[in-house]
Amino acid sequence: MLKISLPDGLLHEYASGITVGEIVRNAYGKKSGAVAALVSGEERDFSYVLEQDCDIEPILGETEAGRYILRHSCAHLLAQAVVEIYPEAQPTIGPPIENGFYYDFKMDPVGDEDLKKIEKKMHEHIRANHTLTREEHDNETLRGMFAKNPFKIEIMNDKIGMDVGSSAYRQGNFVDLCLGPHVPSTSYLRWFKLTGTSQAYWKGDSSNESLVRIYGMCFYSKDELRERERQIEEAKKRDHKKIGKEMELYMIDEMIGKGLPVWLPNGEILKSEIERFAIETEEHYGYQRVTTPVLAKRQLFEASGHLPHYADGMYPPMEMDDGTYYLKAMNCPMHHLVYANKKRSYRDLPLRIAEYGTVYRNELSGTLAGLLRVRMLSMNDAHIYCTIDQVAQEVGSNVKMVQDYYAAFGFEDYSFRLSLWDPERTEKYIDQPENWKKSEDRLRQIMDDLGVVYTESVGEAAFYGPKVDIQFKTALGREESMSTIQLDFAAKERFGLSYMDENGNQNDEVLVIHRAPLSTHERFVAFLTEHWMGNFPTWISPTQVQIITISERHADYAGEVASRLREHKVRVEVDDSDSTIGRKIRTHRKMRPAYMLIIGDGEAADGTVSIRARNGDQRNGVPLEDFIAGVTKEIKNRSSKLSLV
RNA sequence: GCCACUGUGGCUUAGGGGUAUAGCGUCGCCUUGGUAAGGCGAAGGUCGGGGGUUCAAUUCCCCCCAGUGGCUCCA
Repeated sequence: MLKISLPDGLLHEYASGITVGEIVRNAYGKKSGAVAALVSGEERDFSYVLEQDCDIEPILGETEAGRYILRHSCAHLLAQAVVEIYPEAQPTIGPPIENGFYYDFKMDPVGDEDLKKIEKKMHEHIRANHTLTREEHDNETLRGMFAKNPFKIEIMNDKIGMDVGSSAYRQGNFVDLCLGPHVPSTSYLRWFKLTGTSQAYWKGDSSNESLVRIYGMCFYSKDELRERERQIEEAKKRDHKKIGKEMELYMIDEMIGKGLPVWLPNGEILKSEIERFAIETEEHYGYQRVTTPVLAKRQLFEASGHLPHYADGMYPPMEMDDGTYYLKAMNCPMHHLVYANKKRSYRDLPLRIAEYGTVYRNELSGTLAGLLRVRMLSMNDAHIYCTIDQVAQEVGSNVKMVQDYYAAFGFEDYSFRLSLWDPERTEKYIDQPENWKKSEDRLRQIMDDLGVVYTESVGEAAFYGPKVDIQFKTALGREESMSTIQLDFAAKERFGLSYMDENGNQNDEVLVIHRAPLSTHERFVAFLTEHWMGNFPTWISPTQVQIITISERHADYAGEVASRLREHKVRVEVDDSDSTIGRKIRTHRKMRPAYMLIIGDGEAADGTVSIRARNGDQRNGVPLEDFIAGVTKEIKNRSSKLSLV
């Protein structure tokens, strides 16, 4: 007899040879909600045969671990349907991912109509309720089974030893190379939906074969699927492209060019408020501002390494009578020249050079998206020139600056990422392996000392050095980099950066930190808009106060209230038009003013205002002076909460 | 750049081989009003651009352009 320990804490006895599924069904019934189980910590199928004492813990379909199994199995189901409809299609890989799964096939591109057909076929297989059977084979057998699929053979070559063997899962007449675990049968996969297609490359490398990727999602229950669909609908309401249009924050015009947004007056207010905040902050931290040209000669970008390593990211050259010019994709080369413009002493360090301006990057057209990904990047950029001893301090104060900024804007959900180079793709980077190792170790140590939690990611470094990126998720779940702090070990050599040290010796160990704690203004405003759903904190709201009159006879008092507010630099609009109060409120909600002031007979008579909040809450009869004091305080403090109603 | 999809008045949208819906918004008139659609009326569109098929194209086909999702890339 086997001794099986279940989560109830009791020891159960079963005959040897019993399966996991039989135990789960025995202990929890047919409707246990389990899709697989943890057997002494290892994920196993229900069909797993037990021959030793162990712990068993069911993996429920409504848990994250259970959903991963469902998604993985659903990917198999997708592949089964695809190869049945398109016999020439070759399945490659099909993993579960956050919120769903995908499967990549070598096949002709498919469209929406094809997806419907595939979904239909998948439902047929769900109704047929095929069992997913695990088969263990030696390598030779597996190679025979997948002989016609070079991708599977390659996976075996890459991942599995030449003579180890592995497993495959069979459902109906479909079989896939896979480690599992999987749900017991296809009926578990009922609540799925195919969500889209994409082109993808084998192993994610654009020099490899192009594949067709099909995305889907899958849940244990109908309610979960519906809930997810509802979440996606809700997220769409936050989309900065939608709100940006509604609030007239920016426009993109074909005549100007894609990826080249125009900041409309309301967006410009957001942008300049952010910039003003940054200027104040950086004055405090000891930054000096400069302005440099948007273009420069080829020689500069040769020296910086941009042309050898970053040419694809730059706009094509302009031929002039005195040479070839390029639009700048980064400010750093010019700042290096500012540094090198005069002899520097150790007393000058750290030297912090800041610039508010725009750089232009030739981003691939297919990647452009609203303000999130553009070709004109407005930045609050700076470069810090310092000694090795000062690096930790400077990186630390920038990490803090980022955290403080985010707190001020109400951002809480972000993560740090240490972005490293990829030694396999040296052509993308300045190829000095020992310097990479040194600076990556240094940056990692600094982050550890700061006690900041971070992940590491290979191949995400800048071409000149490793960086700390701060990652966000958009409303629709796509991850993007926001702020960045980068370590540059190459600039000193390329631009001959040095300083006189305490002993009067020339020291050329100048390290450069590139940093943009507020991302680009474009991306930052996109996140800000999605985060607040356009309901910005008062201090950055394009319209801070919208005054609405009850009738035309209140226009004079409304005008008086407006000018009193304007005296205090509050951004205020007046609607004294001949329209109903309800209609005016409805109209102005779209622009999301921080506060609406309703003004009628009562207010005009006793010098008060009625304050209406965005959520409809109301405070009536507030003395005008009290409102002015409150709103100016809220603005001055850059408060992220609206507190006057 | 690559794959798929989409493109109809300022905005949201119906339609689909016989030059086109509706709502919001705009304008005018009525209404003088108290908190998310008061009433009536009017203006506004070469159906993204260019070719082709057809007696006839906004609709079908091809090529561009732009947008959306994804891949690659990246702030």
